[in-house]
Amino acid sequence: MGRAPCCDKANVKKGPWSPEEDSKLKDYIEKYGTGGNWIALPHKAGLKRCGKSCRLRWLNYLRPNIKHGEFSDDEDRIICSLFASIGSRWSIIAAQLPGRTDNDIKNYWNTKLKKKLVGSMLANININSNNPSSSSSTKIPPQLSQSHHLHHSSPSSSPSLGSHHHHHHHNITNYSTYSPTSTTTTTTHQQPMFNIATTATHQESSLNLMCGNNMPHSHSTLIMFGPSSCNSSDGSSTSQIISCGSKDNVLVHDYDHHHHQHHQYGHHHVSGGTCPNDPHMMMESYNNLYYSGFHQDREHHQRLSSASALNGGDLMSYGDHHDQGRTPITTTATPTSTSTTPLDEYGTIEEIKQLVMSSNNNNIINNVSSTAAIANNNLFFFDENKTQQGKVMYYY
DNA sequence: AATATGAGCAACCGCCTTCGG
DNA sequence: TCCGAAGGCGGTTGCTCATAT
Repeated sequence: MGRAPCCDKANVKKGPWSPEEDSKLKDYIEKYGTGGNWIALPHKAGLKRCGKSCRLRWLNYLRPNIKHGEFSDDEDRIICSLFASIGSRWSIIAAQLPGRTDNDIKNYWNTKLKKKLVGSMLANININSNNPSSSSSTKIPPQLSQSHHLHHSSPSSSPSLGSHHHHHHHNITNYSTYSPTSTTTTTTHQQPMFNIATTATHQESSLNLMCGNNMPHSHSTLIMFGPSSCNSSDGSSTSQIISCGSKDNVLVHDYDHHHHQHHQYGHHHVSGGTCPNDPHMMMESYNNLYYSGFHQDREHHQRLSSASALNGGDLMSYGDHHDQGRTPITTTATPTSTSTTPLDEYGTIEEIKQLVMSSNNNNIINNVSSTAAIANNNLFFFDENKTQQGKVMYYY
């Protein structure tokens, strides 16, 4: 036996709202308010609509001061930064953008912003691959050039790379046609310190993509594939990082938890010393350390951070830190970075974190399976518990 | 010109949380 | 404390218009 419907489905109108309906609803609410009861409202207002439908219509379109139209660059940045911090909590994100609704932001993200970022990212990959100072072996790894990898993801996976829209069939290479100058972030006033595209996390047949370029100490690109989180103690998942870029930042890494081995993928810059159990060895090889590892403890991360700091490098850490309920790990491994946490300039990042932490549902930061990433003192959290989706974002 | 495909977005669905009796 | 109703939210669907073939 299913849940009782919230209204008499047979006698309610569905589909687009007519101007007459809009005006009835608007007039009624302006006169009497909602009365705190949306279910009863349509009847009182003379509408043959479900209460939920009325609520949505009012909140998204009819209430005063709703802003429609183009999103500004500032709004883009806020959305991206918040998405990086808290994931797809559209209502919380919308609360930071006066006049914008969660639905609006969600649609904007899914249809435009996500692609814009990926396009920017891949354009940068192309630039790097055409840059003689970069590795000649830089290339789009096979995972990226095969669209079916995208579609094998779970249909419920939202922030994956291609649109998951049911009848869309994007190939990731489509995005490489974006011009970097058509994006909002990369060139003009401040060098982006770290670009990371969104990443989807699934336990199986997943695609993760992270991309960093224009690192502070070099010009490299980092791409990461594979299940980003091994949250099973049997370690059946593996992680992969495939990096393309200059020597200093290249790391190709695939950790096989079954055999406790690190497999390296065809990039000639990668030679020994990539085992995360030996961070000093890594840092001897790589000025900037990008690290993916699982089942690592806090001490391990601190050692990594120290090693990175000693070498003047940057630490990017990604993985299940396996340290339940602890405070986030921070790093000081960014002596040359002057960037701030993206939202600092708005003075809201701490507020957002507080907001998220204080909510009873899905405490991201202290969640047992939370995953953190650190880049130049920017700390990213991924809420894997709720949707099986990791969220990694860049924004400068 | 006709058809197929893509893009954008309003609206719906259903799950989860909150609230009040 | 329990339970059901209502609200809130994120994910998904389906319609419309634009663009490509």
